[in-house]
Amino acid sequence: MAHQTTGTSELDYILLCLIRMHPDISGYDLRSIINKSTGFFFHAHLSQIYPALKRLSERGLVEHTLVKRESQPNLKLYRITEDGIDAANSWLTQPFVFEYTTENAQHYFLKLILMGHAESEALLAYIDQGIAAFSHQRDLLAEYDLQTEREFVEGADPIARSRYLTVWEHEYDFMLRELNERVKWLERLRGDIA
Amino acid sequence: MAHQTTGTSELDYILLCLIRMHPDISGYDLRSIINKSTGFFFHAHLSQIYPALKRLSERGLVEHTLVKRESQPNLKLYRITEDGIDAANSWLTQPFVFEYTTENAQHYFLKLILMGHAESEALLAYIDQGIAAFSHQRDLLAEYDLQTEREFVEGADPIARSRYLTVWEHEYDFMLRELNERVKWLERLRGDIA
DNA sequence: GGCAGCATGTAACGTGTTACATGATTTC
DNA sequence: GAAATCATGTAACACGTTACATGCTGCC
Repeated sequence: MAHQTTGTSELDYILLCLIRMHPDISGYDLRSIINKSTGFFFHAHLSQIYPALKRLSERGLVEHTLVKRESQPNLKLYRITEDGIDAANSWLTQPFVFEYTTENAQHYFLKLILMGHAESEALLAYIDQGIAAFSHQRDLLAEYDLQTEREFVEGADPIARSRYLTVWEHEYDFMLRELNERVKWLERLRGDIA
Repeated sequence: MAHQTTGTSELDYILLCLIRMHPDISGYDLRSIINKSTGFFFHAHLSQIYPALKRLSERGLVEHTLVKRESQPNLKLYRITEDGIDAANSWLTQPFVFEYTTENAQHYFLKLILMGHAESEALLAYIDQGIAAFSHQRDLLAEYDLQTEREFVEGADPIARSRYLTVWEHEYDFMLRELNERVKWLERLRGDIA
Protein backbone atom coordinates (compact mmCIF):
# COMPACT_ATOMS: atom_id res chain seq x y z
CA MET A 1 0.00 0.00 0.00
CA ALA A 2 2.90 2.28 -0.77
CA HIS A 3 2.74 6.02 0.05
CA GLN A 4 -0.53 6.25 1.87
CA THR A 5 -1.97 9.68 2.42
CA THR A 6 -3.08 10.77 5.86
CA GLY A 7 -4.89 13.94 4.84
CA THR A 8 -4.72 15.18 8.42
CA SER A 9 -2.55 18.27 8.28
CA GLU A 10 -2.04 20.38 11.37
CA LEU A 11 -3.15 23.57 9.65
CA ASP A 12 -6.62 22.10 9.05
CA TYR A 13 -7.10 21.51 12.78
CA ILE A 14 -5.74 24.90 13.75
CA LEU A 15 -8.24 26.56 11.41
CA LEU A 16 -10.99 24.32 12.74
CA CYS A 17 -10.24 25.41 16.32
CA LEU A 18 -10.11 29.08 15.36
CA ILE A 19 -13.43 28.87 13.47
CA ARG A 20 -14.90 27.26 16.58
CA MET A 21 -13.62 30.11 18.74
CA HIS A 22 -15.01 32.76 16.44
CA PRO A 23 -17.88 31.67 14.15
CA ASP A 24 -18.63 33.45 10.86
CA ILE A 25 -15.06 34.23 10.00
CA SER A 26 -13.52 34.55 6.52
CA GLY A 27 -10.34 32.93 5.26
CA TYR A 28 -8.78 36.34 5.06
CA ASP A 29 -9.52 37.14 8.71
CA LEU A 30 -8.27 33.72 9.78
CA ARG A 31 -4.88 34.59 8.38
CA SER A 32 -4.91 37.91 10.24
CA ILE A 33 -5.66 36.29 13.58
CA ILE A 34 -3.11 33.53 12.97
CA ASN A 35 -0.34 35.93 12.08
CA LYS A 36 -1.16 38.31 14.92
CA SER A 37 -2.07 36.09 17.81
CA THR A 38 -0.49 32.72 17.31
CA GLY A 39 2.16 34.62 15.40
CA PHE A 40 5.04 33.63 17.64
CA PHE A 41 4.43 29.94 17.12
CA PHE A 42 2.73 29.68 13.80
CA HIS A 43 1.92 31.56 10.64
CA ALA A 44 0.19 30.69 7.39
CA HIS A 45 -0.27 32.09 3.91
CA LEU A 46 -3.63 32.66 2.28
CA SER A 47 -2.57 30.24 -0.45
CA GLN A 48 -2.47 27.53 2.23
CA ILE A 49 -5.60 28.64 4.05
CA TYR A 50 -8.01 28.64 1.10
CA PRO A 51 -7.29 25.05 0.03
CA ALA A 52 -7.41 23.99 3.72
CA LEU A 53 -10.90 25.49 4.10
CA LYS A 54 -11.94 23.64 0.95
CA ARG A 55 -10.69 20.35 2.47
CA LEU A 56 -12.55 21.03 5.74
CA SER A 57 -15.74 21.76 3.80
CA GLU A 58 -15.41 18.56 1.75
CA ARG A 59 -14.99 16.60 4.98
CA GLY A 60 -18.12 18.28 6.36
CA LEU A 61 -16.26 19.76 9.35
CA VAL A 62 -17.12 23.37 8.45
CA GLU A 63 -19.82 25.09 6.42
CA HIS A 64 -20.01 28.61 5.04
CA THR A 65 -22.57 31.23 4.20
CA LEU A 66 -21.96 33.28 1.08
CA VAL A 67 -22.18 37.06 1.40
CA LYS A 68 -22.67 38.43 -2.09
CA ARG A 69 -21.01 41.74 -2.85
CA GLU A 70 -20.92 43.74 -6.05
CA SER A 71 -17.64 44.22 -7.90
CA GLN A 72 -15.74 42.49 -5.09
CA PRO A 73 -15.16 38.80 -4.39
CA ASN A 74 -17.98 37.25 -2.39
CA LEU A 75 -17.29 36.79 1.30
CA LYS A 76 -17.32 33.25 2.66
CA LEU A 77 -18.06 33.13 6.38
CA TYR A 78 -17.19 29.80 7.96
CA ARG A 79 -18.63 28.06 11.02
CA ILE A 80 -17.92 24.70 12.57
CA THR A 81 -20.37 21.78 12.25
CA GLU A 82 -21.23 19.08 14.81
CA ASP A 83 -18.83 16.72 13.02
CA GLY A 84 -16.25 19.49 13.14
CA ILE A 85 -16.59 19.79 16.92
CA ASP A 86 -16.06 16.04 17.26
CA ALA A 87 -13.02 16.16 14.97
CA ALA A 88 -11.55 19.12 16.88
CA ASN A 89 -12.07 17.42 20.24
CA SER A 90 -10.56 14.20 19.03
CA TRP A 91 -7.51 16.06 17.68
CA LEU A 92 -7.10 17.99 20.93
CA THR A 93 -7.28 14.89 23.14
CA GLN A 94 -5.00 12.77 20.99
CA PRO A 95 -1.83 12.16 23.05
CA PHE A 96 0.99 14.50 22.11
CA VAL A 97 4.22 12.90 20.83
CA PHE A 98 7.25 14.55 22.44
CA GLU A 99 10.51 14.68 20.53
CA TYR A 100 12.84 16.97 22.43
CA THR A 101 13.38 19.65 19.84
CA THR A 102 12.34 23.30 20.08
CA GLU A 103 10.19 22.82 17.00
CA ASN A 104 8.28 20.04 18.68
CA ALA A 105 7.89 22.13 21.84
CA GLN A 106 6.36 24.91 19.73
CA HIS A 107 3.73 22.46 18.52
CA TYR A 108 2.99 21.52 22.12
CA PHE A 109 2.40 25.13 23.13
CA LEU A 110 0.44 25.89 19.99
CA LYS A 111 -1.97 23.07 20.76
CA LEU A 112 -2.16 24.25 24.36
CA ILE A 113 -3.37 27.71 23.35
CA LEU A 114 -6.11 26.09 21.22
CA MET A 115 -7.43 23.94 24.08
CA GLY A 116 -9.94 26.28 25.71
CA HIS A 117 -12.93 24.35 24.41
CA ALA A 118 -11.63 20.96 25.55
CA GLU A 119 -12.86 19.24 28.72
CA SER A 120 -11.16 20.37 31.90
CA GLU A 121 -9.70 16.90 32.49
CA ALA A 122 -8.29 16.76 28.95
CA LEU A 123 -6.59 20.11 29.41
CA LEU A 124 -5.13 19.12 32.79
CA ALA A 125 -3.98 15.77 31.37
CA TYR A 126 -2.29 17.59 28.50
CA ILE A 127 -0.48 19.90 30.93
CA ASP A 128 0.59 16.92 33.06
CA GLN A 129 2.04 15.23 29.98
CA GLY A 130 3.98 18.42 29.29
CA ILE A 131 5.30 18.67 32.85
CA ALA A 132 6.46 15.04 32.72
CA ALA A 133 8.10 15.36 29.31
CA PHE A 134 9.82 18.70 29.85
CA SER A 135 11.14 17.83 33.30
CA HIS A 136 12.49 14.57 31.91
CA GLN A 137 14.12 16.49 29.10
CA ARG A 138 15.58 18.92 31.63
CA ASP A 139 17.04 16.07 33.70
CA LEU A 140 18.61 14.53 30.62
CA LEU A 141 20.10 17.85 29.61
CA ALA A 142 21.41 18.50 33.11
CA GLU A 143 23.55 15.36 32.81
CA TYR A 144 24.89 16.39 29.42
CA ASP A 145 28.49 17.61 29.30
CA LEU A 146 29.09 18.86 25.72
CA GLN A 147 31.76 16.15 25.35
CA THR A 148 30.65 15.28 21.80
CA GLU A 149 30.89 18.93 20.82
CA ARG A 150 34.32 19.40 22.45
CA GLU A 151 35.66 16.42 20.51
CA PHE A 152 34.06 17.57 17.30
CA VAL A 153 36.20 20.73 17.14
CA GLU A 154 39.34 19.16 18.63
CA GLY A 155 41.28 19.60 15.37
CA ALA A 156 40.15 23.18 14.66
CA ASP A 157 42.45 26.15 15.29
CA PRO A 158 42.52 27.16 18.98
CA ILE A 159 40.96 30.61 18.60
CA ALA A 160 37.99 29.34 16.57
CA ARG A 161 37.69 26.33 18.88
CA SER A 162 37.48 28.48 21.99
CA ARG A 163 34.88 30.76 20.37
CA TYR A 164 32.70 27.80 19.38
CA LEU A 165 32.87 26.36 22.89
CA THR A 166 32.10 29.69 24.58
CA VAL A 167 28.92 30.09 22.51
CA TRP A 168 27.90 26.47 22.98
CA GLU A 169 28.39 26.55 26.74
CA HIS A 170 26.29 29.69 27.01
CA GLU A 171 23.63 28.16 24.79
CA TYR A 172 23.61 25.03 26.90
CA ASP A 173 23.06 27.09 30.07
CA PHE A 174 20.23 28.97 28.45
CA MET A 175 18.42 25.87 27.26
CA LEU A 176 18.69 24.23 30.64
CA ARG A 177 17.38 27.31 32.41
CA GLU A 178 14.57 27.77 29.86
CA LEU A 179 13.42 24.17 30.19
CA ASN A 180 13.31 24.60 33.94
CA GLU A 181 11.28 27.81 33.57
CA ARG A 182 8.82 26.07 31.27
CA VAL A 183 8.22 23.31 33.79
CA LYS A 184 7.59 25.85 36.56
CA TRP A 185 5.36 27.79 34.15
CA LEU A 186 3.28 24.70 33.37
CA GLU A 187 2.90 24.01 37.10
CA ARG A 188 1.68 27.56 37.74
CA LEU A 189 -0.68 27.35 34.77
CA ARG A 190 -2.06 24.06 36.07
CA GLY A 191 -2.72 25.65 39.45
CA ASP A 192 -4.57 28.57 37.87
CA ILE A 193 -6.80 26.27 35.81
CA ALA A 194 -7.64 23.54 38.32
CA MET B 1 12.11 36.15 -15.43
CA ALA B 2 9.43 34.28 -13.55
CA HIS B 3 10.30 31.85 -10.73
CA GLN B 4 14.02 32.43 -10.38
CA THR B 5 15.93 29.88 -8.36
CA THR B 6 18.32 30.97 -5.64
CA GLY B 7 20.01 27.62 -5.05
CA THR B 8 21.28 28.88 -1.70
CA SER B 9 19.58 26.71 0.86
CA GLU B 10 20.38 27.04 4.55
CA LEU B 11 21.22 23.36 4.92
CA ASP B 12 24.07 23.70 2.42
CA TYR B 13 25.72 26.39 4.54
CA ILE B 14 25.18 24.51 7.79
CA LEU B 15 26.92 21.48 6.30
CA LEU B 16 29.67 23.71 4.94
CA CYS B 17 30.31 25.16 8.40
CA LEU B 18 30.31 21.72 10.03
CA ILE B 19 32.73 20.30 7.45
CA ARG B 20 34.98 23.29 8.14
CA MET B 21 34.85 22.57 11.90
CA HIS B 22 35.69 18.91 11.42
CA PRO B 23 37.44 17.99 8.14
CA ASP B 24 37.25 14.48 6.66
CA ILE B 25 33.72 13.77 7.72
CA SER B 26 31.15 11.59 5.97
CA GLY B 27 27.55 12.45 5.15
CA TYR B 28 26.44 9.87 7.64
CA ASP B 29 28.48 11.41 10.47
CA LEU B 30 27.26 14.88 9.54
CA ARG B 31 23.74 13.75 10.25
CA SER B 32 24.78 12.32 13.59
CA ILE B 33 26.42 15.54 14.72
CA ILE B 34 23.51 17.64 13.44
CA ASN B 35 20.90 15.56 15.23
CA LYS B 36 22.91 15.35 18.44
CA SER B 37 24.49 18.75 18.81
CA THR B 38 22.45 21.27 16.91
CA GLY B 39 19.53 18.95 17.63
CA PHE B 40 17.52 21.45 19.58
CA PHE B 41 17.46 23.94 16.74
CA PHE B 42 17.86 21.88 13.64
CA HIS B 43 17.76 18.37 12.27
CA ALA B 44 18.19 16.84 8.84
CA HIS B 45 17.61 13.55 7.07
CA LEU B 46 20.27 11.68 5.14
CA SER B 47 18.09 12.02 2.05
CA GLN B 48 18.55 15.80 2.32
CA ILE B 49 22.23 15.66 3.24
CA TYR B 50 23.47 13.54 0.33
CA PRO B 51 22.00 15.79 -2.40
CA ALA B 52 23.23 18.85 -0.48
CA LEU B 53 26.79 17.49 -0.46
CA LYS B 54 26.49 16.85 -4.17
CA ARG B 55 25.43 20.49 -4.71
CA LEU B 56 28.33 21.75 -2.60
CA SER B 57 30.75 19.58 -4.62
CA GLU B 58 29.37 20.87 -7.90
CA ARG B 59 29.84 24.43 -6.70
CA GLY B 60 33.45 23.58 -5.73
CA LEU B 61 32.89 24.50 -2.07
CA VAL B 62 33.83 21.05 -0.76
CA GLU B 63 35.87 18.12 -2.07
CA HIS B 64 36.00 14.52 -0.94
CA THR B 65 38.42 11.63 -0.77
CA LEU B 66 37.05 8.21 -1.53
CA VAL B 67 37.82 5.46 0.94
CA LYS B 68 37.25 2.18 -0.85
CA ARG B 69 35.88 -0.65 1.21
CA GLU B 70 35.01 -4.17 0.17
CA SER B 71 31.40 -5.29 0.24
CA GLN B 72 30.32 -1.99 1.83
CA PRO B 73 29.53 1.38 0.25
CA ASN B 74 32.63 3.50 -0.23
CA LEU B 75 33.18 6.20 2.36
CA LYS B 76 33.24 9.78 1.14
CA LEU B 77 35.17 12.06 3.45
CA TYR B 78 34.49 15.73 2.82
CA ARG B 79 36.67 18.78 3.44
CA ILE B 80 36.13 22.43 2.71
CA THR B 81 37.95 24.21 -0.16
CA GLU B 82 39.30 27.77 -0.30
CA ASP B 83 36.18 28.81 -2.22
CA GLY B 84 34.13 27.04 0.45
CA ILE B 85 35.77 29.09 3.22
CA ASP B 86 34.94 32.29 1.31
CA ALA B 87 31.35 31.17 0.79
CA ALA B 88 30.96 30.23 4.46
CA ASN B 89 32.39 33.56 5.63
CA SER B 90 30.17 35.49 3.28
CA TRP B 91 27.09 33.60 4.50
CA LEU B 92 28.05 34.16 8.15
CA THR B 93 28.60 37.90 7.72
CA GLN B 94 25.46 38.50 5.67
CA PRO B 95 23.13 40.64 7.82
CA PHE B 96 20.45 38.58 9.54
CA VAL B 97 16.81 39.43 8.75
CA PHE B 98 14.74 39.52 11.93
CA GLU B 99 11.06 38.64 11.77
CA TYR B 100 9.80 38.32 15.34
CA THR B 101 8.75 34.70 15.34
CA THR B 102 10.26 31.89 17.41
CA GLU B 103 11.16 30.10 14.18
CA ASN B 104 13.16 33.07 13.02
CA ALA B 105 14.85 33.34 16.42
CA GLN B 106 15.91 29.69 16.12
CA HIS B 107 17.66 30.54 12.85
CA TYR B 108 19.45 33.39 14.58
CA PHE B 109 20.79 31.14 17.33
CA LEU B 110 21.63 28.36 14.90
CA LYS B 111 23.80 30.73 12.90
CA LEU B 112 25.36 32.01 16.11
CA ILE B 113 26.55 28.55 17.13
CA LEU B 114 28.19 28.16 13.70
CA MET B 115 30.14 31.44 13.94
CA GLY B 116 33.33 30.30 15.71
CA HIS B 117 35.43 30.65 12.57
CA ALA B 118 34.19 34.13 11.72
CA GLU B 119 36.18 37.27 12.47
CA SER B 120 35.82 38.58 16.00
CA GLU B 121 34.25 41.82 14.76
CA ALA B 122 31.72 39.92 12.64
CA LEU B 123 30.69 37.80 15.63
CA LEU B 124 30.34 40.85 17.89
CA ALA B 125 28.39 42.72 15.21
CA TYR B 126 26.06 39.74 14.88
CA ILE B 127 25.48 39.67 18.63
CA ASP B 128 24.84 43.42 18.66
CA GLN B 129 22.23 43.03 15.93
CA GLY B 130 20.58 40.36 18.07
CA ILE B 131 20.59 42.53 21.18
CA ALA B 132 19.02 45.41 19.24
CA ALA B 133 16.37 43.26 17.58
CA PHE B 134 15.36 41.21 20.61
CA SER B 135 15.18 44.17 22.96
CA HIS B 136 13.06 46.02 20.43
CA GLN B 137 10.81 43.00 20.18
CA ARG B 138 10.61 42.83 23.97
CA ASP B 139 9.60 46.51 24.17
CA LEU B 140 6.88 46.01 21.56
CA LEU B 141 5.57 42.98 23.39
CA ALA B 142 5.61 44.81 26.73
CA GLU B 143 3.11 47.31 25.30
CA TYR B 144 0.84 44.57 23.99
CA ASP B 145 -2.40 43.98 25.89
CA LEU B 146 -4.04 40.87 24.33
CA GLN B 147 -6.98 43.08 23.30
CA THR B 148 -7.26 41.42 19.87
CA GLU B 149 -7.36 37.99 21.51
CA ARG B 150 -9.94 39.04 24.12
CA GLU B 151 -12.22 40.34 21.38
CA PHE B 152 -11.68 37.25 19.25
CA VAL B 153 -13.33 34.96 21.82
CA GLU B 154 -15.97 37.47 22.97
CA GLY B 155 -18.80 35.36 21.58
CA ALA B 156 -17.56 32.01 22.91
CA ASP B 157 -19.11 30.38 25.96
CA PRO B 158 -17.78 31.87 29.22
CA ILE B 159 -16.03 28.76 30.55
CA ALA B 160 -14.11 28.15 27.33
CA ARG B 161 -13.42 31.86 27.02
CA SER B 162 -11.91 32.10 30.48
CA ARG B 163 -9.76 29.03 29.84
CA TYR B 164 -8.42 30.44 26.58
CA LEU B 165 -7.58 33.74 28.24
CA THR B 166 -5.87 32.13 31.22
CA VAL B 167 -3.57 30.15 28.93
CA TRP B 168 -2.91 33.14 26.68
CA GLU B 169 -2.07 35.45 29.56
CA HIS B 170 0.37 32.92 30.97
CA GLU B 171 1.90 32.42 27.54
CA TYR B 172 2.27 36.16 27.12
CA ASP B 173 4.10 36.45 30.44
CA PHE B 174 6.43 33.63 29.50
CA MET B 175 7.31 35.09 26.13
CA LEU B 176 8.01 38.49 27.60
CA ARG B 177 10.21 37.02 30.32
CA GLU B 178 12.02 34.76 27.85
CA LEU B 179 12.77 37.62 25.47
CA ASN B 180 14.21 39.57 28.34
CA GLU B 181 16.35 36.61 29.39
CA ARG B 182 17.65 36.24 25.85
CA VAL B 183 18.74 39.88 25.72
CA LYS B 184 20.59 39.53 29.04
CA TRP B 185 22.07 36.27 27.78
CA LEU B 186 23.38 37.92 24.61
CA GLU B 187 24.92 40.71 26.69
CA ARG B 188 26.70 38.20 28.94
CA LEU B 189 27.89 36.24 25.90
CA ARG B 190 29.22 39.42 24.33
CA GLY B 191 31.15 40.20 27.49
CA ASP B 192 32.71 36.72 27.54
CA ILE B 193 33.81 36.96 23.91
CA ALA B 194 35.11 40.52 23.71
C1' DG C 1 17.06 -15.20 13.74
C1' DG C 2 15.95 -10.40 14.24
C1' DC C 3 17.11 -5.67 14.99
C1' DA C 4 20.11 -1.60 15.32
C1' DG C 5 23.84 0.73 13.26
C1' DC C 6 27.00 1.79 9.33
C1' DA C 7 27.01 3.79 4.60
C1' DT C 8 25.42 5.27 0.25
C1' DG C 9 21.86 6.95 -2.53
C1' DT C 10 16.88 7.81 -5.41
C1' DA C 11 11.75 8.42 -5.79
C1' DA C 12 7.46 9.86 -4.17
C1' DC C 13 4.91 12.61 -1.47
C1' DG C 14 3.49 16.35 1.82
C1' DT C 15 3.90 21.01 3.23
C1' DG C 16 5.22 25.80 2.85
C1' DT C 17 6.53 29.96 -0.11
C1' DT C 18 6.41 32.96 -3.94
C1' DA C 19 4.33 34.40 -8.08
C1' DC C 20 0.37 35.12 -10.88
C1' DA C 21 -4.54 36.73 -11.60
C1' DT C 22 -8.29 40.13 -10.54
C1' DG C 23 -10.19 44.30 -8.80
C1' DA C 24 -12.40 47.74 -5.39
C1' DT C 25 -11.54 50.78 -1.34
C1' DT C 26 -8.85 53.34 1.78
C1' DT C 27 -4.72 55.84 3.35
C1' DC C 28 -0.46 58.64 2.67
C1' DG D 1 -0.76 58.94 -7.88
C1' DA D 2 1.25 55.08 -5.26
C1' DA D 3 0.86 51.83 -1.77
C1' DA D 4 -1.56 49.10 1.56
C1' DT D 5 -5.69 46.54 2.74
C1' DC D 6 -9.63 43.80 1.60
C1' DA D 7 -10.99 39.34 -0.66
C1' DT D 8 -10.85 35.35 -3.42
C1' DG D 9 -8.22 31.86 -5.62
C1' DT D 10 -4.50 28.84 -8.80
C1' DA D 11 0.24 27.49 -10.36
C1' DA D 12 4.99 26.86 -9.80
C1' DC D 13 8.62 26.05 -7.00
C1' DA D 14 11.51 25.03 -2.74
C1' DC D 15 12.06 22.37 1.17
C1' DG D 16 11.30 18.45 4.25
C1' DT D 17 9.71 13.51 5.16
C1' DT D 18 8.87 8.81 4.26
C1' DA D 19 9.59 4.90 1.50
C1' DC D 20 12.44 2.19 -1.46
C1' DA D 21 16.97 -0.02 -2.68
C1' DT D 22 21.27 -2.46 -1.21
C1' DG D 23 24.19 -4.98 1.91
C1' DC D 24 27.65 -5.82 5.76
C1' DT D 25 28.69 -5.97 10.91
C1' DG D 26 27.74 -6.50 15.67
C1' DC D 27 24.68 -7.43 19.46
C1' DC D 28 20.84 -9.74 22.09
